[in-house]
Amino acid sequence: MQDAQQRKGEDTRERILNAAEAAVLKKGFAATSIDELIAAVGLTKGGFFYHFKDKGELAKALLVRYIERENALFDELFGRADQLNEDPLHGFLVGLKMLSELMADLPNGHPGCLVASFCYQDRLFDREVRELNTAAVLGWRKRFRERLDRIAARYPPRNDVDLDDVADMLSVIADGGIILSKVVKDKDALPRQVMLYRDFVRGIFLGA
Amino acid sequence: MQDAQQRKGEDTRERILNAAEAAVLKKGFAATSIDELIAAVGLTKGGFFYHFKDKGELAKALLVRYIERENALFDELFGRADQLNEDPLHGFLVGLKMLSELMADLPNGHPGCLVASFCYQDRLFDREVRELNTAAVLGWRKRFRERLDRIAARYPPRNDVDLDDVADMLSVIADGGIILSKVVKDKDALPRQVMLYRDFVRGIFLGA
DNA sequence: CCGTCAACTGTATCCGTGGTACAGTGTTTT
DNA sequence: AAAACACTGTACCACGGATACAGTTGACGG
Repeated sequence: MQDAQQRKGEDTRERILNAAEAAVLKKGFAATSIDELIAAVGLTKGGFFYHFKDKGELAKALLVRYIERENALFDELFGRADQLNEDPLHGFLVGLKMLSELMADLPNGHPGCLVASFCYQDRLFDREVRELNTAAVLGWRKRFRERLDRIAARYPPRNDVDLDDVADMLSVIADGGIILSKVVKDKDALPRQVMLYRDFVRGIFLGA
Repeated sequence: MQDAQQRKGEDTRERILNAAEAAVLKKGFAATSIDELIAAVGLTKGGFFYHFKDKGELAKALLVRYIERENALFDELFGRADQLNEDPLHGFLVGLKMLSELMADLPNGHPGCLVASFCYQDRLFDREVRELNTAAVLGWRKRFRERLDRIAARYPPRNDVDLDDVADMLSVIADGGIILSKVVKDKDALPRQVMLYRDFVRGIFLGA
């Protein structure tokens, strides 16, 4: 196989995706022109369409890559927190602290969530993209619900809370916190909201 | 003055704004064409530009109207909750319950938040529109912070929480909850998140 | 009943750009 | 040398934003 060529192709594709993701999060998908992307990457229109058969394919590729990265991040981060801590509750709390710190360390604040961006423009996309979006959020629910179940087995929670809702709340805080941070131009607002969520979770299981 | 004519003009303007708001929340601002708006309202292009000198003015009018309505809603809702309850904490908790129920009663779920939509497309707009957006969120912070201060005067809160953050959290939960509801296609997810926020607030002041 | 003003319609027109198609080219690998 | 990949270059169209402006309708005020 043509290693060097393929690597170059993959690299170009990645650079298109990088430019596209940044532009989409600032202006939305419809307002992101192919012209500006190829100008940023140094490519011709034909080159773009060699990688993506149309703009819809670009949208799909953007979202797939974004979701994979988020999942990898959660795997890595909460996996590390688990290793540091045997207790599931404290492992989760440590993970949330790390998540908050990770967000605080972004020099220009969080760039934005593609799931949220696509949600507010979902009529631009086909069924497949919308289903990808739905599946991603349901995946996060499942992921964190499993953690919460493990915690609940050891720390009986207040019986009036639905753990699916608590699991969803992390996505809610993240998406809402990103919007808050962007709109009020305070990059630390997001990590502080994550810490509030952490307080809430602690309160549910420790009754504090 | 020509009452009937002016009323007709205002009515047309409102209908343009209604059509535009619905379209913007589904497809984004850039993808919302003037052609589709005038088709929906039954107008010609000349008629549109009679009301708005360009598309930017439409954006501004949309956001101004949206923010005014939200503020009016909060005034009405929490004002009513205050009248029913002398205690500031219970007044707030009743207001949050009412907010949750109001959202649950929307037959097709929440249509979306323009502030969030504009946030994810803010490079399309001029400084004025972006500042309107920022001011709106800061206004909500101030509004709820004042309530929280009144509550804190009677119920000493846990000393490790910042009340600005708790005030912001309502916007966060609302925006994040709307996205959650839309993406997972469960209109009740949003009101349930609002109830979780209510639990959190209760816990802060009552230590439950 | 006349004049005026608001609220349009209708028509024409310009320009930029998103999106598509496809033939050809250079470079690398086998 | 041929095949495969990663493009370039060019040509093209439809659509949408924006402008301009003359004409029309209907309500109102004097």
